[in-house]
Amino acid sequence: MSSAVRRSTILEVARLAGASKTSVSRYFGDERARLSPTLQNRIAQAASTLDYQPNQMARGLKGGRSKLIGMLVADIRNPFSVAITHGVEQACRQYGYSLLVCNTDNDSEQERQHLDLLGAYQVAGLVVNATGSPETQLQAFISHGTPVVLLDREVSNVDAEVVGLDNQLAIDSALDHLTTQGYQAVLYVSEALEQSSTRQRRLACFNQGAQQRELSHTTLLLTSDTNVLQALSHFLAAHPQHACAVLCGNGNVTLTVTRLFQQLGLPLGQVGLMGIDELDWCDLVPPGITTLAQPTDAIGKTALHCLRHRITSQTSPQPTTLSFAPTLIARGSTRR
Amino acid sequence: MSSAVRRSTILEVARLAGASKTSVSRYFGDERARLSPTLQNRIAQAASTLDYQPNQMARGLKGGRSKLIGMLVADIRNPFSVAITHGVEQACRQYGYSLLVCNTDNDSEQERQHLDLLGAYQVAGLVVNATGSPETQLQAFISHGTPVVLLDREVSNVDAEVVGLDNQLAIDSALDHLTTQGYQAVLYVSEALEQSSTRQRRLACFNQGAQQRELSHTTLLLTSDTNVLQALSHFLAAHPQHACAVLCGNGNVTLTVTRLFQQLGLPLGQVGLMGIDELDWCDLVPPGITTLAQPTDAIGKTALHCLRHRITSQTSPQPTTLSFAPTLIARGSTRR
DNA sequence: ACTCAAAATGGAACCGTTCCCATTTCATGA
DNA sequence: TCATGAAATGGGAACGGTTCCATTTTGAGT
Repeated sequence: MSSAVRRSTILEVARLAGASKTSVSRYFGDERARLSPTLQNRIAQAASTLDYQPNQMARGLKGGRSKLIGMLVADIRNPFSVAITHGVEQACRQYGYSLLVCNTDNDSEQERQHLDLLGAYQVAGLVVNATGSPETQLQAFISHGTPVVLLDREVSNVDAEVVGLDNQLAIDSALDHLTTQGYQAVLYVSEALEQSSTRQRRLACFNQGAQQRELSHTTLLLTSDTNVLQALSHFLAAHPQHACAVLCGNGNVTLTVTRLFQQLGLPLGQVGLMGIDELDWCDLVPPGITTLAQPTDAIGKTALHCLRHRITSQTSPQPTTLSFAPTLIARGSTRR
Repeated sequence: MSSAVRRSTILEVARLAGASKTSVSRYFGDERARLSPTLQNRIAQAASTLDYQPNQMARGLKGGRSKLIGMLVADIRNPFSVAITHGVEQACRQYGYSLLVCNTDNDSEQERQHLDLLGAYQVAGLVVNATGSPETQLQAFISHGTPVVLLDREVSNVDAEVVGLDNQLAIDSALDHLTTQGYQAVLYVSEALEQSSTRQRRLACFNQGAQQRELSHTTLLLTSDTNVLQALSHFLAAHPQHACAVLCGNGNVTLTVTRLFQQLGLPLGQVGLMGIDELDWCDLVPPGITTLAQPTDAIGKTALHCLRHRITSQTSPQPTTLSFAPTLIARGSTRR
């Protein structure tokens, strides 16, 4: 069957209103003020009886640019990413944009494909939480006049703002907290470094910060084949006379390590545990897990504000880094 | 500055390849086979030197339909929704569609706006996890020839498949498990019913199932002003001589109730706790929380398969309900 | 060599907008 | 009353593809 009722077009509205398509176009564009009140009424009337809505495809075609914002997310199942996406989405709505969310599942090939697609849709701007190093593609967008904002992870050679956590500050706060609580040896656990500038940065800051504070410190990288359990035991065994703590580089790591603590029967607090990224359940695992919460909403919104600014005032890119401070949420896991 | 390099068009490729637009169009459409190998090569060559990519906006305009799938999500911060979105997204990629994700934050007004927008983008299909009852709008899509699939929540008077959990089965499994474990009085906790057919269904099934099994049972609705803590205490106090358990209608509820258990210092297991929806942390809160996991990936993919089927073979809608069985993950919270 | 259908290719109209110009309407001051 | 410029309105050419149909090329059969 499929009745396939056609959508009404600008021309039909124009006819019904006894006006020209130009006027109707003006009415729905941002030149409504130029129309006489009489005409405005007629058009409004006609449009509503025909249930008219401008076709965005046609608009995008003519204008060379859609009202679409593309967003590339490395891992949509990560609560942190979701929280940020939520912020971006809200800001989009506020400005009349729609958000095309693309998840790359941490796969550069998917990332490449998605970027191609977003290009084909003439997105007005791009918010990128990069997986690999899509420098070339991103730079192509920029030279086509499509502004780009980087989220959390930076990409070298791309003229774009980077919006994210102040990693230096975060690591410093974490180390300060841990030392204050009397921990003397710290293990930093991170996921694989290659894909993410943030992970590299945090690790570097950790090493430097721990050294400055004269802490015994080690680092551990999670990969599919690392025996995390063994590594953790080693670390503890190596510091029998110290108060030990583990610092987790992000939410995923916190989850993994918490499981590990339970497997090993380690008493939280006696062995310290602290993570970057606040999660729903951090207050549920007794005695609570200390975290550094990121202001996800603010980060997301700021990213879009930057983008929007670039879109409207076609200013030349002057890459800045916008860093946000984390909030320490102290709980039992760092109380001895 | 803004160099604003133009994207190359089909005409430029045609010229460079010494071919007609038509041929180039065929090459990038699905009629490549009609072209001689020679021509195919010339076009491929030209396209790659010009870095050409078909403009989806233009395509959508002429064809009357884009390669976009719209997805409406009631609450993107809900891990369950995210998991399903992930499944839908993967399936989209497989079929060459892109996903326009719209989050309604459980607000019917936002839902309305988003639906308007999706219409304007001529989406090829719609996956809807409804918030209110956007019957009219959805039916409009369908009569315009845009297929719709409902996710988890059904909407009355809409000719569309509903893909989701088999709620009857889920509730039955839960009650069976609880009785098997020796619980005699069960409290069912749910979020507000109005917005979600699923919540209503589960509640109804619970009442019926509990009655059949001759269990003492009560239900509790979470709203902003319910004093959950008090309600829970009441329930327990009312059954001093029974083994009591709480069944949570979804993941959010499980989170709330778990917090409550901790506040009241209730020993998990002695007072049973069980939830629909598996969450990251359910094995972390000792002794683990028993859940019914939904096959989120399968649900998401199936939803898109349905849609795809409708899109290609413009068959008349014959609304079905596709229900998936949950998986019981038994943990300590239901062991006395 | 010649016919004729099938295969390969191209021309041009059209999709629903926007936007540049041209035209009409209107109030204003001389 | 009339010129005059501003305000309001409309006509029509793009935008970058797809697709119908016409034309040219090809190769098999006689």
